[in-house]
Amino acid sequence: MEVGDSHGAVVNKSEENDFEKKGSSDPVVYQLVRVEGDGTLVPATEDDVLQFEHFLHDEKVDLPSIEDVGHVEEFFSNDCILLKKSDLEDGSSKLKTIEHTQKSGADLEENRLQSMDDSLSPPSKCSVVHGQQPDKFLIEQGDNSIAQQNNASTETTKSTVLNDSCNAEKDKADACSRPVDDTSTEPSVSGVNSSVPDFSILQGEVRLDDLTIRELQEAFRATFGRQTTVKDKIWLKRRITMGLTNSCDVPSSGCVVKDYKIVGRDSNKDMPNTGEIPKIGLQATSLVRDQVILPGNEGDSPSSYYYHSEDQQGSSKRFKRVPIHNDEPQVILAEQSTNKRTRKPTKRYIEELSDIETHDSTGKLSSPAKRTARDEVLLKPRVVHFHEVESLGTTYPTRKDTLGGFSVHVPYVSRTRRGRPRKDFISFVDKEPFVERNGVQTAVGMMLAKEREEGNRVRKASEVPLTVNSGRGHIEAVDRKRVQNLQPNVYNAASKPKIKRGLTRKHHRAWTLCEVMKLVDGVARFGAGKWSEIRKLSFSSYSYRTSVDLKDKWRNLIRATQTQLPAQKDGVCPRKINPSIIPIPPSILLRVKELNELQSQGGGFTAPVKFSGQNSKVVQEKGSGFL
DNA sequence: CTTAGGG
DNA sequence: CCCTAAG
Repeated sequence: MEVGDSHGAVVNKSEENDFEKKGSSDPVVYQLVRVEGDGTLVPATEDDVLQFEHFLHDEKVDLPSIEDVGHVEEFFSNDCILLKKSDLEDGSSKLKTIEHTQKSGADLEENRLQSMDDSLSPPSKCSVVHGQQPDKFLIEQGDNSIAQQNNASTETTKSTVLNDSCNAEKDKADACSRPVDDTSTEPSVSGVNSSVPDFSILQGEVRLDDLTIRELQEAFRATFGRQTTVKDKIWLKRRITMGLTNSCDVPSSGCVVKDYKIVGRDSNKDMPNTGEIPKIGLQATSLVRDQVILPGNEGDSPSSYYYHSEDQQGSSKRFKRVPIHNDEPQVILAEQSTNKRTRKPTKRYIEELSDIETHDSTGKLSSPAKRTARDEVLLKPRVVHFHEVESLGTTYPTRKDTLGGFSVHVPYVSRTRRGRPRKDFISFVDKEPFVERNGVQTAVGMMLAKEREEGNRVRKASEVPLTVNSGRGHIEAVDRKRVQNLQPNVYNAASKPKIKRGLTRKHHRAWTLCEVMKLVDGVARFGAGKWSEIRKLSFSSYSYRTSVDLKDKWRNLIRATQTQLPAQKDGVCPRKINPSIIPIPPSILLRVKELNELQSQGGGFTAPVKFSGQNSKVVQEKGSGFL
């Protein structure tokens, strides 16, 4: 592919890593973008996607584990190529394809990488190395890119210019050494290198700042029992400190660890790029969120952040499937992300939202006819929902976090657990609807929100038979029937029946006048008892009204007819009616009564009662309401 | 699944 | 609304 000034191709690919067979998979979706000559990022064309498609496949296949964490896109400055690390891995051929226009640099590096890799470890995953300071870089399997980038932020490595380097080769190199703050993916250590921990090093007081990289590495090995080739002092120090203190709250430098505790820290150590981190973080955030065009040049660093950010998300998800390295990246990422950057909803989340709607339509409502109408309604809420979540999003889908406050990620969690009910899940799912509701209070919003909630409900029904307590104290329930069915098998396994019992309650929805009219209309047309029919034809847009609901409502209407109407006739209103509760207009009530009497007498003949004589007025109303 | 009815 | 029983 051409990597010229005109345009660089970029691959940042969108793919779903469904590594975990179960729901816990957390696909990271990268947006394919390309870098224009001016450095801006624009959405990739289909062609671009196609060109790199095979890489994606490769990635799925060859990425076993933690290497994923290292999937940091290489950012080649202005004329750049952005590739996911994995794309470069083990693929000198791929590299060539991509970089042939920059052969001089690329090939050299490539070769060097190869050799270095070979010496390091078998499944070496190579990547671009800084061309200027080879010795400052190390190649590790998988995570080298990260390591390199972190190197950049070390004192030892001259952190490079972001933009001023315009020649291709240099750019490439710079891309690697571009300063990266801690929030970006931490360098991972090749945990495969099993070396015997030498804890002797760790005896007594350890003043990490005084150690050389070599010593730090040694200390690292002593701490974690495996070797690292990371040369980023800061990272090493932090990591070691964390390891020794078993704490995540470790400054990047200036730590003195004594007896496995942080004794003191000097603040004079500098964190080169700390200052600009927040800003960059923000940019990255907005970038990711809006998929906006990125100011290329000045955006050099933001760009890399952008990708790091994405990667970070991916990494966090991937942790689960990386048993070995549980300690480092995981902890760190979580910590850092929390501190410095709010996590945006993953695309996966969005996709799942739409999935929900799909499930809703297909799963619960058997007739395709109804979805059309409702889907239109659902579409908007979907968007709204997303934004809401987005604005709130900050928490990680850990249960505790969610419990604490944000519920944004709750649905996310629930989805990841698709098919695996968990009892305590209920408690923190609680607030989800609340959040949503708060977000959508607009006129249309209410209706839409309802629809959406319904969607959630149905969704849950189809996956996890758990309930949700809405913010208003209402409870969303799974489809009863499903619950019943599931109880013996799936549900039983993971959760207690009692839980299901009390909590599995459908969110209460007051019947609107409109609904009532439709119901009446439906009864008039199809007859009482044809609830299914009525639901299908008259309530296609109200997915949350089941035939049972209709039946119940009708029953209540009948009762109302028998009580309320007479009362009114008496001129005595039994009790002041809550203003918020809109009394059913007598006209409708009357009609209900008539219909009821009519049909009950008529011997339940189903023939549509088209001749509701006096009700003409109401009849027309329903007619209009119906369509 | 759909209805009916009791809770 | 929920739960069940019965077509």
